[in-house]
Amino acid sequence: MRKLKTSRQPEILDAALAIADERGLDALSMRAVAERIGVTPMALYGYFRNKDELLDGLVGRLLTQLAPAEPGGSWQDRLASVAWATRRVAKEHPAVFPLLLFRASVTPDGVRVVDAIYQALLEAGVPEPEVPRIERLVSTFVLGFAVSEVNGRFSGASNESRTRRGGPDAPAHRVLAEHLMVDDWDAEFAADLADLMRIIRPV
Amino acid sequence: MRKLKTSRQPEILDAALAIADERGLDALSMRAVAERIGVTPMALYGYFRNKDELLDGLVGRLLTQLAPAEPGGSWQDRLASVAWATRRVAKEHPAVFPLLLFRASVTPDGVRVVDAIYQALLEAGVPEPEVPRIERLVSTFVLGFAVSEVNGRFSGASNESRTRRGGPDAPAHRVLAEHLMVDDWDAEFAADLADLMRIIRPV
DNA sequence: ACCTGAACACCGTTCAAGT
DNA sequence: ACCTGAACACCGTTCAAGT
Repeated sequence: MRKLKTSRQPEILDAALAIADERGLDALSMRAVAERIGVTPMALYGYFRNKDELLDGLVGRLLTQLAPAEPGGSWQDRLASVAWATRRVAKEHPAVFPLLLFRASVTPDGVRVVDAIYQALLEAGVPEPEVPRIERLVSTFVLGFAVSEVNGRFSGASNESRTRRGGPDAPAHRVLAEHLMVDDWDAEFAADLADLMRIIRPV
Repeated sequence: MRKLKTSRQPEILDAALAIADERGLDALSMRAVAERIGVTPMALYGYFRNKDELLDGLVGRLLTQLAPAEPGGSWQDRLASVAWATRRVAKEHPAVFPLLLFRASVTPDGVRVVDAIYQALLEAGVPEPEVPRIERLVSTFVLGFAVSEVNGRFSGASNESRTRRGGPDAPAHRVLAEHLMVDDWDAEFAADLADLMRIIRPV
């Protein structure tokens, strides 16, 4: 359990994020990061105990960008703002973003985001015992949507193979054939958020 | 674009799934799979073009298990059955399951699952143009929940560090302190599904 | 039709040493 | 305080060859 240096941590994370953005997660090796900052791979181990901790640092970076900028506005505005910010970050860093789904966000930045959502839900009138669950419901959906969109789980299935999908054991696909094409994911995301708002505050 | 052999594909996928289940995704190497079925690594390339296609095969395996067994029951029952089956599969194969979020499910099994959900939503009275969106909303949440649960995104954040989280810039955490502990994820999932049902069929 | 051997260009990480 | 060199035990994959 050696003590880690912190001096060049930001520089290292910058380099790692750049590599992932430019060439994907598979290209993000300790050796590539080291080369980018002009150092031997082993030098990195003075700043991060191993590659996994470096990835945690990257997740921390993304969380910083999710933190709500303007604390003003209605609770609806603030929830929407976090949701759209999440989706924006996913598009900026598609390779690293999915890691958010795999690591508990107990960093100060992560807590700040969750706390902002808690506050919005409290203001919305969600009963206190329900607030943490609703927060998990909403953020699980938002993260899942952003990951799906950015990794082609949505688009891959909806373009060419869509027509062929109306096969023998897919009767509902045939019925819905004319509605299977999607070209406006912004609109879909907005409609989803509106639906979730109805869970938060029944009309 | 060579033609692939199929004879031993199931055997190979069995071995790969077993390795991932027992020792995690990082241990799932072509070399490990080969050794397990008593063959040279290169022999695998006669059955799968590369490791990525082998992983696709693994995703196909999981999709098979999601296909709804009993087509009977109300639409509510059938939706719930797919949701709980998804969560069960996640727990059986925690290492491989997250791959479902990254690959479009255009295989016959994947289409079958989606079609079953389409049918349920149509019966529920969801307007045809809305059905594909609601399907994506629900399955994104269900997949996201299962991945989060199985990878510790939920539990890690909710146990020890919870108390400390009520720091200076986390006022809502302090207010909600007594509700931050969760020990029954089945109950949480059930409550989430009930809320989603209210989106599908407004009461 | 199915499999192997040797090789290439990579990985993460440990250890001991160097300034 | 910070970095390097050499080494270890791995990867995925190509190519040519073997039965």
